[in-house]
Amino acid sequence: MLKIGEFSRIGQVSVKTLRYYDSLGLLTPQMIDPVTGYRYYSFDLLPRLNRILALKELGLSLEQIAQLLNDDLTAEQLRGMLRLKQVEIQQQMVEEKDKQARVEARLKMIEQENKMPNYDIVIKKINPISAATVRDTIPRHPEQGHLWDELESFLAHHQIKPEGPCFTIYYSDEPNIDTEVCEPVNTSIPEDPRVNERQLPGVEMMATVIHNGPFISISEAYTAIIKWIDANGYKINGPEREIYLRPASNGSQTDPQTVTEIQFPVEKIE
Amino acid sequence: MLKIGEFSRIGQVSVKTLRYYDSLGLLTPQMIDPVTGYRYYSFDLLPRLNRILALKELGLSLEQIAQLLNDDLTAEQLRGMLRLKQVEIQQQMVEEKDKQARVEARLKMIEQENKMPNYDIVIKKINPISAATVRDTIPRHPEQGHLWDELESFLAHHQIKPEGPCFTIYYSDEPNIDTEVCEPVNTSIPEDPRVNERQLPGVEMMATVIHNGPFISISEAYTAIIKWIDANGYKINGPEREIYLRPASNGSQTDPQTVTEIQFPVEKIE
DNA sequence: TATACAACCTCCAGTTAGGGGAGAGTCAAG
DNA sequence: CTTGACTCTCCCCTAACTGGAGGTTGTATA
Repeated sequence: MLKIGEFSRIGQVSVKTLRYYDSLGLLTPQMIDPVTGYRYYSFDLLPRLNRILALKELGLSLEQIAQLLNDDLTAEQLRGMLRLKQVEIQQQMVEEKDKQARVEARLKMIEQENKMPNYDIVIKKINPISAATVRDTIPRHPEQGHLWDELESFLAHHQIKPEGPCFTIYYSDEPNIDTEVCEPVNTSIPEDPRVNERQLPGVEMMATVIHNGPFISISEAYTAIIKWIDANGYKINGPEREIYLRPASNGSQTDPQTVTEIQFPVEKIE
Repeated sequence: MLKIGEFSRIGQVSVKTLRYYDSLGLLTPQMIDPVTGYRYYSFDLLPRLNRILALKELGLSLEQIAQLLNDDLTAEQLRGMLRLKQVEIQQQMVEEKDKQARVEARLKMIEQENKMPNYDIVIKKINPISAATVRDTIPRHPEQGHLWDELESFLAHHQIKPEGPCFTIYYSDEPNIDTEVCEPVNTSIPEDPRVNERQLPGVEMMATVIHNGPFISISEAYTAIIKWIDANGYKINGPEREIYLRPASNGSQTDPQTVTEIQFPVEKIE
């Protein structure tokens, strides 16, 4: 019969750990002196301890190990548990790889500019949104004012208030930019030849960046996000959006208070 | 000025998270109403939030991020931090790979035997030990009794008590087994032509298994550990040890109470 | 046999990055 | 003026322990 200290030395675990395992019912001492409370372990418990340690090395939680050791499962259940664990490990490894790519990309950025980059790109999940929209082709990005005028006057006329920041979706590039200007709404709107009500699809992975400053300098943010998407092993797989979180006062291109979010739907390159 | 709920929707984080970041001083609201305690965020805080999220994606802790954002460090310190992080991620990836190998090996075992294997192998770090030893060549493993007799009578004669379980080290294989029998001691012992006092080296990675049962069946444990070492991508790189945790009563080969630990120093195959 | 000291006991607090919920106060629309 | 959504603080919970306080027990030495 071994005292907890001896057992811990042989088993190469801390005394604290043994007491903790006891409290979980994972490794109960052979006997506990009812008077002093001293725990006494037998050698027979060593294989059980080793099994616990070995299963822990597989990444199983103590709760899972307790199940496994106490309610002795069938070989089939055992296999299931381990296969599940395999999948988890796979996912972990993918995440680590992504993390590595992100760190490397940022290091490269810092080497180039010798400081923290100005823009931080974040991947988000975007939910579907109901919106009132006007879609048309325009020659250049700044020339979408008339689409907004159409949409706003329609909404004003029907006394509908937008439910969040407005935004633009660009389905194609210059010189014929297929453009859709959107105002989120949560009520249904009347039929109209120009104004559509539709459910904009959600996006699983949206790379986003915030541009905080006058609109004329927004190309810096575009450069940053596109470089990031490339450097981190993603590719664009859908139309981009521009969210006008705090629109410029009367459409000014130089209002320094403007806040815009740029969004690109992306997927991982394999 | 945005209330916490609006800011949380735009930034795609939970309200709880924002309050938590506030409590850490990581992201302080633009203004807090002194009467109601309501937090009000400005759009200017969005880039900071995104920076926090982006750095979190690199695997940095909130504490590190706070340092990084508050005591603006030099580009050099920044690089150092990220390089350190790279190393950490590398290690993580190695660990995940090992874990994967272990799970796979155990799955294979279970497929073969259709149940949990009988032996669990654990990798430990072994510290250097001072011991009194007798070393000689023997033809077969069981024929080490006379070495033990020499060692024990020497210790008994000088009234030295061993400080832990005794063990044997095997430096070579049959038919001429270079064998060293050891008793741990912590005092220095007299000179002797046959009995050496020496410091046995520590081992960084020791694969170990416990055999709980009569000595005659110990080969099962040997089979198990050697299979494991092979299946998990390790190789043996030193002399093996046999630790007699609970020796057989009067050296019996069939005493079922015997507990022995087998140890092989190993390294990872690259 | 007295005493020192190591080992043991229980209980409490802390670690990360928040999540869940209670109970109370506040805001905006109708 | 009311109602319902929103916000506040405060407390407890997570996993697998570690560290420490304060008190008891076991053993070895003087």
